[in-house]
Amino acid sequence: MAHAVANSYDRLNTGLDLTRQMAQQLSQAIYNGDLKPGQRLPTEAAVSQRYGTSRSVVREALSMLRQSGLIVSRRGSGSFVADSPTAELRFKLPHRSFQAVIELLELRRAVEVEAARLAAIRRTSSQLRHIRNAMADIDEAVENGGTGVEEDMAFHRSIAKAANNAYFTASIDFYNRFLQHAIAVTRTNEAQRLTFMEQVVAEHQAILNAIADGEAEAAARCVVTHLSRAEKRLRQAPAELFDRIDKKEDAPTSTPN
Amino acid sequence: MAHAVANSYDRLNTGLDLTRQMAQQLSQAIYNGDLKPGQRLPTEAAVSQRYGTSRSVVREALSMLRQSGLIVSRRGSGSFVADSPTAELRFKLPHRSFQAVIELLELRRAVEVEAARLAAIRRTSSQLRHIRNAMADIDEAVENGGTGVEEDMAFHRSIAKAANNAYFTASIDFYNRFLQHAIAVTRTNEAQRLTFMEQVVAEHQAILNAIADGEAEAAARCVVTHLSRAEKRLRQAPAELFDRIDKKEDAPTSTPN
DNA sequence: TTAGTAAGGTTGTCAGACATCTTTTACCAG
DNA sequence: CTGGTAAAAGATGTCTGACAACCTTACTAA
Repeated sequence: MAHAVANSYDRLNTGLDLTRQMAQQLSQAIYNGDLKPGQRLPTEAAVSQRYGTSRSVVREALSMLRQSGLIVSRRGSGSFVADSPTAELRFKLPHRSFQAVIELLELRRAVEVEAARLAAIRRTSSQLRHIRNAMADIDEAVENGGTGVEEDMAFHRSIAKAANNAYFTASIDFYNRFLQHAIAVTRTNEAQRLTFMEQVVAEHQAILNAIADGEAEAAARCVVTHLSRAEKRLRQAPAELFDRIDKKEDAPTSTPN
Repeated sequence: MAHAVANSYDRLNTGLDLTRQMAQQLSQAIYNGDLKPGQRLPTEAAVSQRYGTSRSVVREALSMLRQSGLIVSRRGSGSFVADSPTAELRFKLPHRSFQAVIELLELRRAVEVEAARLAAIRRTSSQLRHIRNAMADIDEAVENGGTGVEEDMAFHRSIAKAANNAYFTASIDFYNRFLQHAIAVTRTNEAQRLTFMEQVVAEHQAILNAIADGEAEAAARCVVTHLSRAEKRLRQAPAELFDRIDKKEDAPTSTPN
């Protein structure tokens, strides 16, 4: 049906740039499946005529899709929908915005709670072992004088992996890239370090036990508790630590080893 | 440092497209710090002259950087290096993979449940009104013979917005791009359509009520119910509906010649 | 001083042309 | 008919020039 595609070729009316509108509509058509992986797109001339724009607009729109990995173009041949189309989620973390970190923590909590719930149900024994090891690694790192930040993140990651859903793992990795600094703040808050460490260990242990016992709801509750307290600990961190976070980007971790 | 800039303005010699080379050099200049956040880029004309290419090439290269979130352009003013670092999360949705859709639904459920919980607590009266309107829009769309897919997504989006956390909104928009198709399947499942519609309306109403009443836990439970049932409805959809999704525009399978 | 306005600069869009490469077609030899 | 080769057609990549829409600045006039 030729006009089954018609919905994807609506008028370009809104206030946005023509090129953005076109990129949007084309990517929609790809996500919808109106344009399927491997399929050839209409020629630039055809698209420009259909949308009533110039070829420049089409080319810049295609340039965006190309950059997003949605299409590939071959000179003399045409442009084709990528074999496994990807979508990107992009987060902006405004500089020195404490609020943004808090909001990200909320999102992370949403995902990790569900991940723990699923992990309690679906974990294999091998995955449970990995979680145990990850927890032991934190202690070891701390005893060796490290901050244990990497290991802490790996612990949470191992839980996400035990949920057996690749999207959870990818999401948590994504959040952690932004939150790494924030986690570091909590763990390097010397004033309260020992108190915090004990709390964290206990909370981690509770999560692990719930997952080991296959208690989904308990695991979820434990993660809620853990991450809510993590937020509290973060809020208690001295302001100067945050400053250091925001400008840390110049030198690679001058933290005392 | 001084000649670091010179490196950025080398000849464009390799076999790649001019536009790709230029995009590469410019983004490198940004990562290097030769071009700092907030700084204005040279004008398109200047860049094209400096590199010895046409303005089209420059514009397409900038289009790529724009898509990557590295720069922003303001008409009449210029292009500027973005001031907030961005990270991108890319999901691959394997073609024809029913399993991938299910996994995405799980992730979406995690986020939307928390969004509803927060919305119940933080919503403004204006945002509540938006949610109400969005719900009415679904009915209207259906009565007018539409599927209401767009409106359904808008309803969930309005809830995410009421959570007053931009990352939730962005995430849900992201998931929905992948899931739009799956939602459409449920909504166009003629066999059970009326039954499903009634269920969906009731579930939406329950969510709305909980959010209106400020009952966070109730709102969360309602969303869990709604999305779990949505998954069930999706699983009940006849296989041929999925097939139609996957090969919607696959007409010319007949062997020519 | 301040408001208004004109001038110039910059990105966004359009149109047409040519270069380079790929695919298809047409033709010819076998 | 078949197979191979060359020409033609078609597609993307690049160039050029022009105008539109918008922003910024500077200058003028009250």
